[in-house]
Amino acid sequence: MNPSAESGSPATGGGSGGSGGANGGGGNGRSGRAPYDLPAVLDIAVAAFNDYGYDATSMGLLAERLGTSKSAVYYHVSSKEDLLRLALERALGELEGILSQPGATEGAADERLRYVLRGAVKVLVEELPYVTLLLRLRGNTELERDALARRREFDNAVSALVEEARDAGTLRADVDARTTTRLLFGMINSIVEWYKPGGPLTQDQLADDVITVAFDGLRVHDGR
Amino acid sequence: MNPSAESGSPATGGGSGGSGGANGGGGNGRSGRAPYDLPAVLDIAVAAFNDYGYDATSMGLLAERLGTSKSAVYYHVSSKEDLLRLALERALGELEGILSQPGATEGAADERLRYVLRGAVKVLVEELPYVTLLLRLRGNTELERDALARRREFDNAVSALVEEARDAGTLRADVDARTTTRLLFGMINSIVEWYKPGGPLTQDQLADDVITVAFDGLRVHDGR
DNA sequence: GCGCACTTACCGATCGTTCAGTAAAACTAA
DNA sequence: TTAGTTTTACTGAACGATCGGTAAGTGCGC
Repeated sequence: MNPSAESGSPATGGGSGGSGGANGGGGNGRSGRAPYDLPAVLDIAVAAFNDYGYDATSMGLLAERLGTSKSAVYYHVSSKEDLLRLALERALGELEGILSQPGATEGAADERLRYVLRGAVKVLVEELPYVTLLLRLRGNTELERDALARRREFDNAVSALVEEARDAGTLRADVDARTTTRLLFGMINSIVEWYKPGGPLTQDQLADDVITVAFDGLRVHDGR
Repeated sequence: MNPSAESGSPATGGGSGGSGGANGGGGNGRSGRAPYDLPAVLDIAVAAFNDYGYDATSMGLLAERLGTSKSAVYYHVSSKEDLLRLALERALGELEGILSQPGATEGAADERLRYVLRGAVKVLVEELPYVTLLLRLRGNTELERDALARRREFDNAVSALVEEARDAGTLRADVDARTTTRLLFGMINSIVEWYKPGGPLTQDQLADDVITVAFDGLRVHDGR
């Protein structure tokens, strides 16, 4: 059918995440009105997906927000789903990166847990639109199901940490680890629904609040 | 364009909520193959909306899951959006009902808060598909925005309770009430994403866990 | 024979995607 | 320097499929 369509789009391969990166050699002339590059298109696409939902965002509407035509978008990406794939890769890559950092692999279980939760908040805030998109997936397509599976693996890793900390006696044992983890992530993931970067609540303060509420609860305690 | 679309669908008005209600009472005759009635269509529609997302659920697919034709669906409801309206009315009606119960209006602030949270968990579980649909709204249409506004009002009421309890000295004051409420609802609302009724975790146990984690946190406390 | 609960057949609009063509910049060779 | 070639970044029109919704007819129990 279409002879050239499938052929690999050059930049997609690496998991590098594409944040800036070596690309272009900078020689990008950029005289007059600069043309779009893929990261710019992706940013605007993800914002639109979050505003209207992925399914409800048509390529026409997306083109409108870019100020170009539908077909111009197809110059940069091979399909609508490709935009989704690139976005999800970025979000998942950042999240998975937390688990391989020293703070997440060395030390007492409860401190590792704290480190991972703090890291999750950090990624959520710094990659807010991308993680938002990830957290709203429904699993309609193979791509979405794969992303959900990777997210579930991340959850499982944290759940294991909770269990470890509980076995070590530093976390309460009267609520099971699975439920605990889910409530924990429910709390953290909800951040994408209401947090506005640049507002009065800083990223660090937010992370502190999350850790405080999660570990010590809302109640005023006698001892402390 | 479509002349009849707007005209009020008869049943939407009252807050009756329609939980089961007078109808059928389960004694649903069902001799041979019973024809569909509106509540049955609504149940299946809401399930489909939750499976695929509202936008991604076509009327054709919905008809397929009902085992009938698209037009048959239009015999029972006037539009796709009408299905959404009926579903959201049910979820919001139940949630708002909590706030007017005695347990939510009488007594100490922290006990009223506990009552409302427990009630929210109860409604979430008992009306799981309907509340799930509500919690996933994006606000693309007027209808969705209205529903989101009502949900926000509910959140505000709870936020006021948190503030009251904090002023009374029963809740910690080092995290502000707005953030607290949002984290609280993040935790509670996440239930729709993972809770399976009929599983090992009962509704009452779930509510207990939520209250425990929210008020006392995960940490093992010295004093108690 | 009449209303209820559908059915088949279809409408215009919109969807994601493709296509042929093109202006302008960038590179190449003389 | 300049003519020729290639690459980049697009435009506008169109495609088949599918969308939400409608019109008109059909079987069937009362």
